[in-house]
Amino acid sequence: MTTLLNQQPRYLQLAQTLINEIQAGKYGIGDLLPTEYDLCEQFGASRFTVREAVKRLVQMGLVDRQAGVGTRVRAQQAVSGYQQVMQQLGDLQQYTADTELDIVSRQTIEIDESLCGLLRATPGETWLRIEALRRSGDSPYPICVSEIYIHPAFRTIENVGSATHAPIYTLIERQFGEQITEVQQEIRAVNVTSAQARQLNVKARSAALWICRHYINRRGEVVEVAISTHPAERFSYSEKFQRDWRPV
Amino acid sequence: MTTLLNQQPRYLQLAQTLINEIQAGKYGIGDLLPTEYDLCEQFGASRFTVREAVKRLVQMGLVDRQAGVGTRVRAQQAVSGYQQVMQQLGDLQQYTADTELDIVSRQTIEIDESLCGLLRATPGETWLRIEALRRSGDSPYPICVSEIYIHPAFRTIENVGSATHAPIYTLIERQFGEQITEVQQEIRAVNVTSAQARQLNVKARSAALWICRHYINRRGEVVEVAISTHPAERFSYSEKFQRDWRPV
DNA sequence: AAGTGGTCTAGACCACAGG
DNA sequence: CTGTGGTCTAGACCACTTC
Repeated sequence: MTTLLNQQPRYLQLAQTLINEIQAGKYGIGDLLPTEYDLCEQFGASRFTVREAVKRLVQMGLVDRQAGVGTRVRAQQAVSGYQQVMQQLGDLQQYTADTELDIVSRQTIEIDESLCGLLRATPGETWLRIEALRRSGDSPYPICVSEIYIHPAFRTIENVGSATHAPIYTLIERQFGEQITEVQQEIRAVNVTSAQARQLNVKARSAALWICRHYINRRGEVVEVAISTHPAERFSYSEKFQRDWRPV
Repeated sequence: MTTLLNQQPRYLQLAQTLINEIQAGKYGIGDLLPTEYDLCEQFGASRFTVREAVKRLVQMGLVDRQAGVGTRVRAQQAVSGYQQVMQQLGDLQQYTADTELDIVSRQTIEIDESLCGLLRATPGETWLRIEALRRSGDSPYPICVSEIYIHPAFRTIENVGSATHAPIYTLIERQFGEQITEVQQEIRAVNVTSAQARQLNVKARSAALWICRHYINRRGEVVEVAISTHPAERFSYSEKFQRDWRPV
């Protein structure tokens, strides 16, 4: 009893069958799945194979098991989908090591109503604003223009754009002992402004990738906001997601 | 050979032994661990027990394994505390539930050289190509135009664009028992083509967000490629990353 | 061709939960 | 007590990598 048809291992086929049946409602939430012995008979497989299959369902959070009781359905859909494979937060800057940050301007500004939405701040706070161009050794043209806002508590930050190539949020962590626990990122397509077009050496109103990152501490406060505008042909953003149940 | 002493299952004891030896430097990073057969002899255990033990090391990220090669040490310490997770809510299709897919065309096409790079296929393969517009109930204009390529093995896929609102890769998983284990995503800014401009009801050459996703199975093969082009003002892509504080 | 890990079988004994 | 899942053995064949 073997087959060329499906190249997937047997236990994954069984797992998929059970997943489908759970999603189809054949077993409702709280119900017991058939016992391992039953499944062995149903599928004509050994207990090892059946257990490997059910392990997948456990890892997906669809069922839980208890010795002496059985396998109980806990959810119809996998609780979590995909996980970003990132070793370091710094992978968000996909080029940090190879590039330099040219500071164009650095000044403190008082927040007005047009900015308080973006920074989630209240008007009147005095933040640090840094404008910069990111360059790579290879090309004469900047990769992007960046607009960085830093919370008043950290506006004395030093060594921004130094030779260290370190992302700014790591400087804040190191110089002030603040810990970034969350990063929110939004990506849009935009047309560059004429000022940006001059800085970047592209045509006015050409397409660009706009990336805005909010760096947030453990109390939920915005510590830094960085907006980067990348000319379309000079940058693309790549990421990789993997199913977060273990591949064994 | 039994014992009252250690109440832990045998495979956990073996795992702990191996962890200790790796941390003690008995096996350096990059080194191969003894083969399963060797470990069976060393510990006087069956292959099942040894494999259960090594699985723990894999899950901790201490080693990885490759058939035909062996088990290689990758780290001395479990990777924990500095890993970032993607919220499952920020799932890849950030809108699937609220929107519908209008199929514009569906046809099989033979891969030529211009496509084999994108699809990581060889010329001559016959893939399914679907062109579609994604619409929301709210707006008269489409959110994006999509170009979807599906591997020959799954080109008989059914119910694409049906009322289910299910992402296409989940249809492949359900209808063929194939499991997607990895998604690679690339985001660019582009100018829409004139054909796209007509479909989307925007001005020709206006800026758009270009998102290309490769859906990959466990053998590393490309199962589906989806390219979506979103007019700048109709869509932005958001993600959230958090530090992972999970004990090991 | 030899050796690796990946899959799978057909048994076995155990601790535990339930009637 | 019976039946459950948890652990474990001793085999086997396979796909793959390496020589």
